[in-house]
Amino acid sequence: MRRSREEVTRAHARIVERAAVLFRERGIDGIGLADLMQEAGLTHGGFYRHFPSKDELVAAACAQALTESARRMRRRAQKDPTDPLGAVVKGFLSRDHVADPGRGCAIAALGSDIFRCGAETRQAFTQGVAELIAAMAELQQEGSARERRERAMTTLASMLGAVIIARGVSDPELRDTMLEVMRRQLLGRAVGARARRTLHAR
Amino acid sequence: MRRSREEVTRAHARIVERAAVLFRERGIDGIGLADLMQEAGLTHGGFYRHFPSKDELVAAACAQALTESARRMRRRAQKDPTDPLGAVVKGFLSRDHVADPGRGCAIAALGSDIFRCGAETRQAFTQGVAELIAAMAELQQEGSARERRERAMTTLASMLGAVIIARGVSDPELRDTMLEVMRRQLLGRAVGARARRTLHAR
DNA sequence: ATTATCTATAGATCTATAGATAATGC
DNA sequence: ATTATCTATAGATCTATAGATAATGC
Repeated sequence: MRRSREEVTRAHARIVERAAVLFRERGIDGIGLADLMQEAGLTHGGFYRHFPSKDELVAAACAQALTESARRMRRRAQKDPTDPLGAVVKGFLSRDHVADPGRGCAIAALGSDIFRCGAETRQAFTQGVAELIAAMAELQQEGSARERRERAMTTLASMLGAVIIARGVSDPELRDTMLEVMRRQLLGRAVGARARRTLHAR
Repeated sequence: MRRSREEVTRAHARIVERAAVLFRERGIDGIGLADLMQEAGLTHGGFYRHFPSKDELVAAACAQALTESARRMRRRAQKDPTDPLGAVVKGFLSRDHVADPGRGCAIAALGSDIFRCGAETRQAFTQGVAELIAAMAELQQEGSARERRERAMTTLASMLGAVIIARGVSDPELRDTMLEVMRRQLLGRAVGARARRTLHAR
């Protein structure tokens, strides 16, 4: 039953990857280790060769999901060099994102459970949030480094709140309005002070 | 063992009240019916005379917590008639709120788990969010009813995202910065267009 | 007579561990 | 020889139900 070193590494990666998706979809308490290991193509007994506890896996899965989010943000921004921030905001505040928590932002999918998690997970979360803020700050066009970082923080938090509300409500109209209104607010700001003044002058 | 009608009503209210606090503190899956009923001063066997399932209690507790939040908002606003919106924003984005999920906003404490809940809970959540938006809209000073409602939605979502991030991160500095930056952004807006133009002109 | 609550328990989880197995890697 | 995985299970949950009990309210 023993596997080669390479296979072990792949199995480990597969566990984290599946966990990152399944925790976001079903919640941390919503998927057990037996089902999770089965999804990774193993039996549950083998889990503890890879992680000392479920908590450790939660931390690893959080770190992975958040790093992946930062990477996706940068990828989206590069694909639209004329309006990188707009592309990221539109992607985040899209119906597709709301409909697919498993591959979306981990803060939106797990955010309100993080404060109940252990130290390892909260640290992974903190690190991941910092990465996301940094990725968002790179998209800001105007202002000092500090101003860009602060705008990144408020933009991230705003998008996050909008997705959580949009995802939770059962009324599709309220959901779409939430997304659209937030998109308008953030993109209105994104076009810069000059364009905004022009808009207001109409 | 049977109780008078009045006592039954009080027991029911106590169950919902304790659930509303405990779900926010420990998460919906973080407290079992046995412990919950004990906290309400009953044994777990009696639960099913009050609710057909745990899910139904979750819905009732959500509704209660959100209605209570809307009420608290209105109370806070009335206490500071010169700057009602400012008072609400400062209260929401305070360290006290971040430190006390059990008595705070239910969207912040349970938001990212709601989309995994049953139809009853999601409906209660939707209704509660609508109440909160309405309460926030009352605080907006300028614009049409529609503009006030839309500003209420973005303000609520922004505060929410900030509290979830602030509560999750283990770095106290990042937590405080998140709260402060968002407070400044929302209160900057709250002073109205005239004051903002003045600020920019400096 | 009705019914809110209690005690007790069924049945289904879930995390974690123990010991067996068999392939890798020294 | 080591160790990644497997099967099997311990022990602790958790939701929900069954039947007994005793006080209310007709």
